[in-house]
Amino acid sequence: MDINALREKQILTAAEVIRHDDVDFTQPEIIAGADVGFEQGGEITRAAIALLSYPSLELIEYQVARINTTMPYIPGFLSFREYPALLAAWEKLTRLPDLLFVDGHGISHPRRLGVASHFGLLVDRPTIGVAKRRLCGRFEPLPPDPGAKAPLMDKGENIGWVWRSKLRCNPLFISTGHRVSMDSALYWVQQCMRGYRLPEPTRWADAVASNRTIFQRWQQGRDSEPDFFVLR
DNA sequence: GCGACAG
DNA sequence: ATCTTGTCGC
Repeated sequence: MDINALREKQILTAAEVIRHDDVDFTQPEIIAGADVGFEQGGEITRAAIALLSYPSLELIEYQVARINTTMPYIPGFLSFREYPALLAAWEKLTRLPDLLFVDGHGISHPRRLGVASHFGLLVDRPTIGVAKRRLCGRFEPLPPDPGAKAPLMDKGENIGWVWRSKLRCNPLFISTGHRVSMDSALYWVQQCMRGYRLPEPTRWADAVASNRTIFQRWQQGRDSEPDFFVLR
């Protein structure tokens, strides 16, 4: 792989990213979350996409894809490592979401093409980048208050938001992926919060990808009588 | 040259 | 990201 060629490709591709609200999702019906993980020491890349109804935010479908890893992790080039698996999971979906939250950055990237933007372009859907750590840019220290927000700035440009979604938790880095404005990106993430650090679509994608207990319970509830599964 | 560096 | 137990705090 030629990193310099990929860098040039990113610069050209970034010019195609749409940073405003291109479609009207006043009343989205389905919002999805996408997450990627690795198995066998990184040999296998596993992508999970979870579809949630909106505004009830209930899991209605999920798809998982496992493929051989094609590239190592290189900061700034994450999308080339993750998009093949994401595309495989995407193609398994029986219906498509109106909006997709991708783990990682959108335009808050050195060349403005994080995985959320790159994948959004590939599938031509509105996407939002929801990252847990900073990749580039600077921001003022955040007050401890939940809801505290600061602009993420890079080279004089506001490339995203640093937002404390929950008290005593590290902030989230939210940015435009594709076909969504910066303000809408933050707005929709906020609409999908249910008391945890991560928005529900992202949380479910993570739960599915990592087979967490919350997802296992959901699976059991599917082929059993829901009424007999009153946990807690 | 040195440090930073999504997942 | 992943490998992993106990543990600190709400």
